[in-house]
Formats: sequence, C-alpha cells, structure tokens
Amino acid sequence: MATYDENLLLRALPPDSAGRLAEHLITMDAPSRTELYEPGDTVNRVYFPLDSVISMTAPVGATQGEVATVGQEGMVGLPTVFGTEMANMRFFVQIGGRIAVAPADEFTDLLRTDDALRTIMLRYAHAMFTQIGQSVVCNQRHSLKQRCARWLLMTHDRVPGDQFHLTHEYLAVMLGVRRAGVTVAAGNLQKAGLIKYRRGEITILNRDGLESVSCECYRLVADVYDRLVGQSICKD
Amino acid sequence: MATYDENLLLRALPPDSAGRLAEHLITMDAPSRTELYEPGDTVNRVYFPLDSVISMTAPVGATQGEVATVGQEGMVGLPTVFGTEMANMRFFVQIGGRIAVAPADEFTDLLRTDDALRTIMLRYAHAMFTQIGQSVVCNQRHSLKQRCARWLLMTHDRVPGDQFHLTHEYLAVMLGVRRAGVTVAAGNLQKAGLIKYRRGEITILNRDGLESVSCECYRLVADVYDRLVGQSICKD
DNA sequence: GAAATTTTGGACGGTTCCGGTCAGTACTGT
DNA sequence: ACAGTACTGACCGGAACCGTCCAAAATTTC
Repeated sequence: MATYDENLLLRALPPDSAGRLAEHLITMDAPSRTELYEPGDTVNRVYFPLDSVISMTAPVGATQGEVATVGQEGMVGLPTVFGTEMANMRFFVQIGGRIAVAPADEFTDLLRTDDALRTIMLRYAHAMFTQIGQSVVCNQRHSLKQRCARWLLMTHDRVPGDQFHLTHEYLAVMLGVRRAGVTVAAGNLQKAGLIKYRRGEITILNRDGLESVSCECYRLVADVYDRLVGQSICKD
Repeated sequence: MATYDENLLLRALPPDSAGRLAEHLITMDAPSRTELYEPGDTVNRVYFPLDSVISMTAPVGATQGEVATVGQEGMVGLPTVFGTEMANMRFFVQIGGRIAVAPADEFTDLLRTDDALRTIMLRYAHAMFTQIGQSVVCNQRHSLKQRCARWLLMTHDRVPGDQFHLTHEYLAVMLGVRRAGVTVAAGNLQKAGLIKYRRGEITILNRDGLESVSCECYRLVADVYDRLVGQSICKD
C-alpha cells in the first residue's frame, strides 16, 4: 500500500486510523490551476496535498481574493469535517503536484467512527481558523512588502526544495494587488539578496532574512500549526 | 427553567438537547469591555450571547485588530467544539448585555454524546469560518466607507432595537483605522440619512440604504448564516 | 531565425488613508 | 456654575497604494 506520510495530517494519524483511511485514498497528479470546487459546489471529495499547494479564495465582485493556502500541513474539505455538504469558497491548485484524494462519503463514515481521525481533523480546523483570522488583520495593517515575504515563506514551507514556479502576475492576484506593485516589492527582496527570480522561477535564498522582513503573522500562525498539528511545518 | 431562545443556536436545538444544555447554563450580565479570554488562555467556559455583541480580535504588534463579531446568531468557545483547550484569539464584550454561559467541561461531555448539539455547533463553525474568510478579502479591497456600513449592519442585526452605544473612537479600533477616518465615513452616512449619531449613540435609520452602500460581503455572509444556522440573522 | 507571447521594469498622475494636531461642542461630577 | 472629560469636526503634509500605460528582455512558436 502507498504511503501518504508526506502529508502532516496523515502522518499524525495512529497506524490503524491511517490504514483505514488509506484504503480510500488515491494519489492524483494535479497541474497548476486545476479547479477543486467553488462556492455552491457539493464537496464530494477531500484532498490531502502531498507536495502541491492549494489556494482558497473568496469572491470579491467579479474577481477572487486569496484567503488561505493549504499544503502538506493540511487538507481541503473542511465542510465535510463540519458535517456540511456545500463549499463556500473556491479551491484550486496553485502550485502543481501530487494530492491524496478520498471520497467525502467514505471520509464522513470514518469521521463518525474513528475518534483519532476526528480529533486530528478538528485540531486542524482550529489551526486553519487561526490562520484565516490572522490574515484578516494582516491584510489590513501590513505592507505589501511584508505580506509578500510572508506569502513566499508560507509557500516555501509547502513545496519540496527552495524553488517554485510563480510569476509576479500570479503573486499579484494572490495578494490582491497590482502586478506592478509586486514587481517593486519582489525587486526589493531580490536586491536585499533574500530571493532570486527569473521569468517565473522563484528561489528562496535566505529564509531568516525573509522572515525578518515579513510581518509577525508568519511566525504566529506557524507556531499555532506546530502546536495543533504536532509537528513543525516550517522548513529547516 | 429559564429560556435561552434569544440565541439562535440554542433556539435551533431540538427540545431535549436544549433541555440538557440548559441545565448547565446560567445567564450573566456583561458590561462593555468585559474580557472573556485571550490567546494562551484555557477556554473553560462557552458563551452564548443573548443580546450582547462580542468581538474577536487578533494581535497586530502591540495592538489588536478585529477579526469577527459574535452575537445572538452564534457562540464563543469554538476551541471547545474543536476539542482543543487553548484560545488563539482575544474575546471581549463589545456591546454590553446578557450572555448564557456554560462550563467547557460539561459542554464537551454533551458534545460527545449529543449528535444534534454537535451537528449544530459544527454547522456554526462552518458559517463562522466563511465569515472570517470573507473578511480577509473585505479588509483588503473594500473602502473604509463600505466596511463601516457593513460593520454597522452586522451590529444592528445583533442588538435589540435600532440604537446602540458606539463612539467613532471605538469603531475606529474595530475597523483598524484612525478615528478621524471614521468621523469622515460616518459623517457621509449621516449626511445621506442612513444613520444618525450623537455622542456615542448610533441609530440606524435606513437599513436598505446602508446595505447598498456596504460591500457585498454583508449579504454574502448573512446568507451563509441563514443557510447554516437555519434562520435569518438579519433584522426585518 | 522571425514573429508572437510571456515576463519584468519603469513611469505618470490620482486616490485613499495615515499620523499628527487643534478646536469646538456636549455631557459629567462636584 | 465651573472645571473636567468625552466626543466630534476639520486640517496639514506624506505614504502606500492604485489604474494605466509604454518598453525591454527572455522565451516559445512557426
């Protein structure tokens, strides 16, 4: 049987819980921009990213704004954990990679009978809750440069290696700002030697430096995940 | 036995669930600024506002930023629902009033054994989750005037009558902006005949007008609550 | 290897909101 | 009645963005 240990939630499960869940999991390869679901859709699958990054967005007029990202530290399908069927947010693959997928029905059955699984999923819900809450104030008070650094750190934590594909344009959409604004902010980070980029390929050069430029929201949220998921979600 | 029907979550419970919970509830009268708990505190009570409004805030440097408000449509103590003990946010009474309170331990026991209670609390968690997610993008994209109108509408939904106590200064803290900024925005709303205020007493004159000035986040979130809590949380 | 496309850099004025400050106007307590 | 304390209104220059454009450079397509 395949192992899904790359995902921290699945890794945190006791062996028998993990085994029962694994019977329903399959691994899929999802390219960037794959749509998982959007507001109004029925949540009929739950997703556990292995080395991909998924973005959760909310509608703003005709456009979308990013609310949170999910990677190997989490899962997509909280409505199922909450016992509801309809998604209120849009989820799509931000950085392509592998995802472990299970049908929502089977997952619901397991949640009902497996205390350990339910406990871990609810703890994750609390962590996610905290992350989003912090983002509410982050978007309000922190500068583009700080949020840009925070976003890069969070993404770095969720992908293998120090490099990933991301254009200024794409990052601008995620941060809800102009592309030109990202070019300036990212240019500053590059000048400071913290990152390096070239036509959509971003490399993180100095995590600590990046963290000192970013707002405290990064560490605050990372610590909550560490505590609730029980493992460090940060790189290094 | 006292009735706690003013709270929509408690009202949504089937009679026997409501009865079991009511045995552990007492009503307290909480003046404005009463602290419920803050990050790091153990959540040893859960709170169901009856006619008060509670504010949830996250730390931003040395200050606080509002993340969400909770009134008769909800409850404070989601960590307990999530099976965790520690609060990650600060909660305090924004607009004084009565609150039904139960010990977290007893509530946890009931959650374990009472399916209906658990179902309703988790549905509420999903609604709250959506509200906060929407606020992430709202704070980023919508103008002070729009957010001001939204905040007034949400508060109006949660208090009895059309008037409540709120100074510009206090509202500015909630919105995370300068007091002077609120004075301008609120002045506009007053000139337009939507609200009326005088030394800390705000009266809502025209809900529909206020809603057309506010961003769509108000309606979006209100509709989610209606669907998940099963009753309209809006006035009129 | 020429043409089209994607990605990045840079500039323009304009808007919103900031930080700070000062003044006026209503309530409050004694 | 008076002093003190809220509360609101208004002003200033400045910062951080915006929307919009143009241009250069790297990459892909044909």
